[in-house]
Amino acid sequence: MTTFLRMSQLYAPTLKETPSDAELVSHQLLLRAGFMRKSATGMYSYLPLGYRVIKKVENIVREEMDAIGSQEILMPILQPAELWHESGRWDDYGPELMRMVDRHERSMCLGPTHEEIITALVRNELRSYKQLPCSLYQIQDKFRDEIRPRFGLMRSREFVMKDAYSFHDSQESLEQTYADMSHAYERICERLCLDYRPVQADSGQIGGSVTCEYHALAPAGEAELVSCSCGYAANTEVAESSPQPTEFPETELRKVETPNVHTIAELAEFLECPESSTVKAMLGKDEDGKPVVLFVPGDYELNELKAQRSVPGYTLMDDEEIEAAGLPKGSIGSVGLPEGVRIGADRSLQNIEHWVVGANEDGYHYVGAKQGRDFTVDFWADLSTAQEGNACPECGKPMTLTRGIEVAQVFQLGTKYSETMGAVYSDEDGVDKPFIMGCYGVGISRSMQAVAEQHNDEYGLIWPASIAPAHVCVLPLTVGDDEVQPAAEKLAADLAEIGLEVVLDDRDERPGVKFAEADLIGWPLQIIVGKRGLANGEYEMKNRRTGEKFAMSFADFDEALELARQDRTPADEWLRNTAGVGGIDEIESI
RNA sequence: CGGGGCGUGGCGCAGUUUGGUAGCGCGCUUGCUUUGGGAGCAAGAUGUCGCAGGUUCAAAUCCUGUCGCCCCGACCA
Repeated sequence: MTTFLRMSQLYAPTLKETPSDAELVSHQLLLRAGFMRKSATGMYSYLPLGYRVIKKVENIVREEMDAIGSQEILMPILQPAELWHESGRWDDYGPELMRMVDRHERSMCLGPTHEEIITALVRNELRSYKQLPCSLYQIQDKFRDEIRPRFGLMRSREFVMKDAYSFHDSQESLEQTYADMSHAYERICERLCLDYRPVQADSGQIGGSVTCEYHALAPAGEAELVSCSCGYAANTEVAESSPQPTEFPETELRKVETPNVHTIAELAEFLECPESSTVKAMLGKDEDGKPVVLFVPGDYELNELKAQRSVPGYTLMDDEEIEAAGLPKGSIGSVGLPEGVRIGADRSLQNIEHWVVGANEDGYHYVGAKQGRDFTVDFWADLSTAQEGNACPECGKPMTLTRGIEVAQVFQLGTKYSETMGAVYSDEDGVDKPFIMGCYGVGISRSMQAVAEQHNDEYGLIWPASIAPAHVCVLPLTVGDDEVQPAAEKLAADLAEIGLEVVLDDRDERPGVKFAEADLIGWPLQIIVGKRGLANGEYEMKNRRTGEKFAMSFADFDEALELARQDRTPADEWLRNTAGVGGIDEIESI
């Protein structure tokens, strides 16, 4: 029997006041509206409303995975260290891996991702090229011991994730599945009504070469992106930068006394030149601990990921190490560096002949330092972090800087795990070959908050119908009234019968409380049943997103119900046709 | 890991400087009134002041330790 929820029974403790420890609107609203509660740092309990949304997001992801032939499985969260030793990640993954020891002193970890487990799972039983390609996925909790969990579900230590893995006997086959997954992810983002971008990115700890992140655009996002109107978008971790350093007007090497000048801003002010005329030096060390100084234009930042690509194992030195190397922090430059210090520089610096740099002596800088005459650069590379206005590498137009919430990522892994873990299949000639693999993740819980971050207003959350905790909330304004209450109960039952998810606010609360909470929770459609409307023979509908209200006569309403019964119209279509409450279309029309 | 801050009824906070009977708002319970945008009046319940030591006639308040939580930083070169 179809039925509906009753607010009087629903465990949805709402807060009038904004929780002081939540920063993001989405975090504040999910707490205030009673969708979730924090159980400990980076760990959340989903309450009925939040869990309903989570399950809806999961189901959208399931449908899209199933549609491209990926099969759902469920692997253990708890994983033995041996498998991680096999892949080498027990040592490589670092402190983010939640490790533990069982009563037999065996090392274990809580899975942050499942490449090891799944590779071990298939390696003995996926044996022939005839069984390929094969794609498997699961939805479950993941664990990552984040340095600093924050922003609610955005960066938590335990979170819900969908992770899929595919196995192939050729790069072409991998590329096919990778493309299928990418399209599936686009559909998922669209069904979640996210304003999103596929973004070029770094593959991080997962490994592999080709990868793409899906970001929900939001100023509160932790990732910085550059994007272009032509569709190109990249994480600034990897985005090609195009600084335009400017010449300082002096061509002869001259040592300038610069008392108390340590930052680029101070230097530019002291010399009365733009920051782009100065050159910033960053002292680091390579994998052998040997010093390397990298130079970028003064108005740009060194990009550590790019630095690591040019100098394997590159890490910046801390203050003590810089001191130990005998160089003055804040006055490091390219002229007169000690023997054995390698020099790398951002390519853009080839465009200026004379540099303004530190003199490697506290309180002094050089102007007019000429490459070749006064110093030699060992290698040139793209080392700086892209900024607003940099040229798009695809079309050359200036790009804009935006921020994004990474909700998903796809990777072409290649044979990284299959080789180290000995996962092979037999090809047509009976020769054993390692699987070519791909992996694909969607942050389910993070996506819920990303939607909340993009869809809210001063009154509260505004859920798209596709993942709302319920489609409709029926608000009888006077509970106990012998006309209003039965009318509302019947209305709720009728709507539930045609397949809508309905909530009846049957609490004996004042109208103001009901309105405020309905808005806060963000049901897509509210139907208000009050004496005033009943006397006129109509219900009052309110679209949460547009705020639009309109009256619907009993006759029209019954007709719409009857049509829905006959046509078996899906709930979302009914919502759109009858109440004008839509998903993507509506959002795009705003 | 470094810096800053916070732990007081279910929630949000004051009280701590200067030690002296633990308070306010919201919520909760009961009653009456009210009923189209977070009601009014009245009565009521709820605290080992994070925990453990110490100083003191006396500790939420001072001291030491400890646990938990939040924010910022971890790119001055």
